[in-house]
Amino acid sequence: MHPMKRKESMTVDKIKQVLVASGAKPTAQRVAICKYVLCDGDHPTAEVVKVWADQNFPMVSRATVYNTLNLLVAKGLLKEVKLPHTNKVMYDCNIDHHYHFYNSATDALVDIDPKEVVMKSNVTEKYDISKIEITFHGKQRKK
Amino acid sequence: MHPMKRKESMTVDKIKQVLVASGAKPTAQRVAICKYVLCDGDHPTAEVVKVWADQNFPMVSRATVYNTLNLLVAKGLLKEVKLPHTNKVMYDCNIDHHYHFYNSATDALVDIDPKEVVMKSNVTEKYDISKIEITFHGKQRKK
DNA sequence: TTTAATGCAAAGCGTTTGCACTGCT
DNA sequence: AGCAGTGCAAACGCTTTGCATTAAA
Repeated sequence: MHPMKRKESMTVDKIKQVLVASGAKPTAQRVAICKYVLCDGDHPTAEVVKVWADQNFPMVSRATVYNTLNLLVAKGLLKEVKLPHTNKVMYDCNIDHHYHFYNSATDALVDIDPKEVVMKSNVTEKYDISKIEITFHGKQRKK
Repeated sequence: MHPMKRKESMTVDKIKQVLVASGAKPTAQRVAICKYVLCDGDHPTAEVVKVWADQNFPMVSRATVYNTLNLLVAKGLLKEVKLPHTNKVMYDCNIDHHYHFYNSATDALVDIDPKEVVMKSNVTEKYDISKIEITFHGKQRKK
């Protein structure tokens, strides 16, 4: 079993292209936030994005962090992940269908490729299923 | 496919027994809330429990609703369910392991018997899994 | 110059908490 | 009398919103 591969980093120009292509103005704040959240971040919360921004960008307000994250979600460039152990939304740059493993010992979230999971159910016979969420909770096995 | 069977209703005496057995004083408010949430309620939120209480009991405060729900969860008589479409916690009187189908058209939640789902993954090889959550999202199939 | 994006502070929403009061035993 | 349980209102944590300011085409 191996987690899904990480996104590669993007140049600023590439990020601008992505924003423009999605119909969003590539403002300095948005590009900065995208650099983190679409490439380097690992399921960050809004708070984590804000802390990163404060350390790596002259000025980004809380409102802009939330506005930008919501914008990226609306544009389909980012996915919200809500897990039961916290009220904070986590943001996932992996927009392909996948599942999650939540490591309760480290608070880390790992993407699980659907190929690693075989799921079969007659639930799909009675209902028109649009999405199946699977989250594994646990901790790393001792070696 | 059929949802898991509903809990049967309980007499007030039976509810008192359950509370006492779990080490909680069977106060009037608790018994009333239990009657609803352990028997009649269908994945209610705290708000729904409060509305029901206001209509069926002389006086229950918001604090007592929350206190009682948290108590029942702590005693293992009730399960919290947190789904991504809302921030409100839903309470599930089915404390056996099961999955969920969330009907986005009606906002209803249906328990799914694990027997109805075959799930196999090598995630369990690498990790020490304590819980697997599966939630199907969709709507009722047109007949 | 006109329109969208930003920053700030306040509000919103669900839940929890502090504290005084009530009512069992 | 003692003490857990209750009710009220205020606080809390996270997110959204209103509005004045700024910056970009």
